[in-house]
Amino acid sequence: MILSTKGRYGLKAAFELSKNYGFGPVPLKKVSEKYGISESYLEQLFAKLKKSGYIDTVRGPQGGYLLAKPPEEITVGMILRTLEGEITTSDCLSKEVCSRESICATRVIFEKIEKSINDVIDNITLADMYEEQKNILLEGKNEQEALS
Amino acid sequence: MILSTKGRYGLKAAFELSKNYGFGPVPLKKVSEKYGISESYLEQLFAKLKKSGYIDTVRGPQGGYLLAKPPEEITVGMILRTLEGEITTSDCLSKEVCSRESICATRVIFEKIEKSINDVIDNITLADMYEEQKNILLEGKNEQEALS
DNA sequence: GCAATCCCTACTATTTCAGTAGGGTATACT
DNA sequence: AGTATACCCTACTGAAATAGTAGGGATTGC
Repeated sequence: MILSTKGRYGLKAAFELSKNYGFGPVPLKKVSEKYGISESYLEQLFAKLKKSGYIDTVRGPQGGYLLAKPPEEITVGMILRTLEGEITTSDCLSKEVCSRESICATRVIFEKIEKSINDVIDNITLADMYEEQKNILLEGKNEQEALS
Repeated sequence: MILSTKGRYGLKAAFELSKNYGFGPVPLKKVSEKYGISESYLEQLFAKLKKSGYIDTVRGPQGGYLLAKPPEEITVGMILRTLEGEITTSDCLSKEVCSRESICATRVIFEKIEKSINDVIDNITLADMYEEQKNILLEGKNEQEALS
């Protein structure tokens, strides 16, 4: 599996916050219950996202988590990299350990794989996800459930 | 890291065999020394590739490993999947555990990531890698080293 | 003041990774 | 027939990552 639960849960949770963007903070409990994710585990994921500046928090009653920027400015890549680390395929791409880099045919393959992933995740924002979900649901004629 | 040493070593090793395609078997020791990979570890990777039908073996002196098919017929995806397992991003894509599949926005993202990876690895053969390496080296005017 | 909420650190069981170890079997060559 | 070369196979292992759990502490709205 390319992505661990960190990235998968984290993206779902971030998307949840983006749906509530402009309507105040969402408490952790609500998100964890909705997606069936352990509260404490999700808390750790949110802590990382906060540290990276993608979400803010409000403490006390009526508090919770909220996006620190509009959904248009947060990409899937930002979320996944924060939680999963840099998306790499091989040491020799990031570090200078490959002594024969000019002739390494596998290196080219690894670069292509990395590039294809990064092209996807860096060009989809949370706002795009929302739009896409709306479209899917309009087709399915199930808008009620879709935007819940 | 998306790929473990299994996939990375395995692809390098398979490429090595492809360069020798038509010239008889290559002993394990030669490959492991050339790439600095543990002999016993590489042996286990070759065992999997053999089980999948991508390589053959010849025992005894002058024996070794060789591709079971022409390099044109072996894709990077075949090698990587054999060694790393299916390239997936999320449970809900392969199994039927996602109860709300029609409305899951993250599911769409995961599908796109998977597709982009599979598009790359399923459309590059070992023969393509060889061609690419030749081109790189012609540009670098270092053909001698390149095809070694 | 108290309940709801986030904050922070430490612990843990399980699995995967990246090998190591050590024997066994087939076969080309002499 | 013997021997060295090579593949074959299984089991073991230290280290790290995964996917949480546990439990207390600090804010703050009401």
